Amino acid sequence: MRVSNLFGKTLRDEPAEAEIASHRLMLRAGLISQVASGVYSYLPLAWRSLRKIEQIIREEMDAAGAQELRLPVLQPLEIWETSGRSEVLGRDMFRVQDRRERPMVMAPTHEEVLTSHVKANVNSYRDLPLILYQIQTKFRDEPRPRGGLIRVREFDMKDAYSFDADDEGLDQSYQAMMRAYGRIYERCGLSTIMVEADSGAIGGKHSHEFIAPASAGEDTIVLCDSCGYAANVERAAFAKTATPPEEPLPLEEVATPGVKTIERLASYLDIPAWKTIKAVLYVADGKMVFAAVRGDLEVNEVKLKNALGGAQLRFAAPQEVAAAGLTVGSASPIGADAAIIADDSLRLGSNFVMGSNKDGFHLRNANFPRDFDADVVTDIALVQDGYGCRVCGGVLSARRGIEVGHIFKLGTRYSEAFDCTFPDHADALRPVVMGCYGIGVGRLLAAAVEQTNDEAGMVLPESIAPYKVWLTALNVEREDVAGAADALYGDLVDAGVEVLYDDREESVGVKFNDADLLGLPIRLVVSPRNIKRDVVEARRRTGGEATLVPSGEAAEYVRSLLSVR
RNA sequence: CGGGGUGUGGCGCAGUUUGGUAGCGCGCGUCGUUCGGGACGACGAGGUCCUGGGUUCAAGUCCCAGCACCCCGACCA
Repeated sequence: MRVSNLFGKTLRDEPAEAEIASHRLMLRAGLISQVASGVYSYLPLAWRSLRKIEQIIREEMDAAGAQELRLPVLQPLEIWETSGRSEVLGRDMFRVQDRRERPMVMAPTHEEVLTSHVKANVNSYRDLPLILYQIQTKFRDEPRPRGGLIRVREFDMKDAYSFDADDEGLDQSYQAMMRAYGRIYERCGLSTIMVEADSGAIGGKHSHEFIAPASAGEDTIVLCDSCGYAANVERAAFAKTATPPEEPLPLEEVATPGVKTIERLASYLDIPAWKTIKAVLYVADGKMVFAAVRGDLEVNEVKLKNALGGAQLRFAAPQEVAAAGLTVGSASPIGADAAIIADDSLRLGSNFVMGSNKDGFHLRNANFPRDFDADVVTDIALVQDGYGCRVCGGVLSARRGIEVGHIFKLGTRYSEAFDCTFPDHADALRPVVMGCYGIGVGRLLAAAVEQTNDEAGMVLPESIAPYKVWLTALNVEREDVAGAADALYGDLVDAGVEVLYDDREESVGVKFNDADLLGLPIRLVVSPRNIKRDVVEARRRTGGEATLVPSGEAAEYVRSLLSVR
């Protein structure tokens, strides 16, 4: 491709709306163009990269024994009501009506349709196991799209679904997908960390995310420095420090005028935060929820939500708090008209200070469960950087990253909803055991740009760069230059090398800067200076010295530099 | 949905305070001079100033309503 013909211009100025590197660079280099919030067109350069990523995914999925198929975006709302997810997904789902006013949706994921097909096509244990996948557009009306391709409302996703006869089969399918994911990211030149994750709206009991470490990422994960434990903070378990044992003392009231926060309470009474109980008040499905954690910890809303069985959570409004008989700033679980969810850290201490439901007073020497009961006692605390590892006692450190893949053990949630069963060896009807596995293709590209860019521009990995070589001709208006560059371009094309030929009559600075901006792995320079010596100059985008190669050997030399041809 | 911000040629912005009918840089076109890290000169094209309503002799500017987009939070590949 000649740059003079390429659709998509580079921009000199930084696009104003872009904050993060991948968004800025992809706009500046002419890869993408915005259509609406969270909706982008992929221009030719981006589309080439995306197709390469898709191809790598396809090869690894096929190698893992998965079969590609294609499911529709447009689906009747009905099947989403069958699974109960019409309500779960709510306004995240784009809804449309057909001409007969039949309610339809633009699919945000495909468990429902595929399970219904599997029901019709799997009649025996002999038809299992099965892994099916597609690479296709998903629609999710995200509350807040952000960061260019990081979070969008229309995006391409590879989604795979496994169907097994039992949990052991699911384990094997899950492992196979896990390994395939590792290879996919490696081949794409992306560094990722697999972490334990919460399964969210997709459901299921067990899931892992693949996180590409990057400061622009939306996710926070913790890693153990000694045993390798890795988890999303939404899910991460950690060692809660035990506090010095004490003899339980009688409950008593203590005056705390104007004290509304744990920080103030601790300093007012001159006690450590871990001697207090923190109350955070939420409303879930119209019911008041009293979340209690030890004062030195924070509430993890995802864990709390799971403890409540997946209800929608929001902070309680002051009027609601009052209506439940609670006092803001000094809320007490004793006598509260609320579901009380206690973090298990409350069992690790004694003689706590907590609210009294009386403004200006707290209770001293509160002991759990002596003085109050909880509806649920579980882990609802949020991990923090530096906390201890629950597995080995090492130190957990926090990192930001981009979720580029997520795999789930679904179990029988969907197969039961769709009555997707099969007769086993003993002729007993059993629901198929499912797993599902997703990779966001555009997000993967954005993550790769986030991980590899420098001040001059993108430095895309060779395997997913839109072209391998940027051939630049300086002073193309000179016949000798144009002739030599055209000839080399022809040689490269004949040798099967993907090359972008910058044949524009632009100044050197413009041409070199554009080459750096797009950041193709190899840059070749044909110029009057090089022609005089009958050489071509070759240089890698990742740095190092330029090499002067005899013109006749240039195409072959370039091929030798490429690891993927 | 809550909070913050921005809408002016393709891109980046000024002009809004104090109303008088739109300007700069880049880019674009033609010609000439340049030519190894975003060159220079000359001439030129290109704008419903987000939308609707209002005030006014007159609105990019003031008032009202709405919309879009970005950023921070609650959600996800």
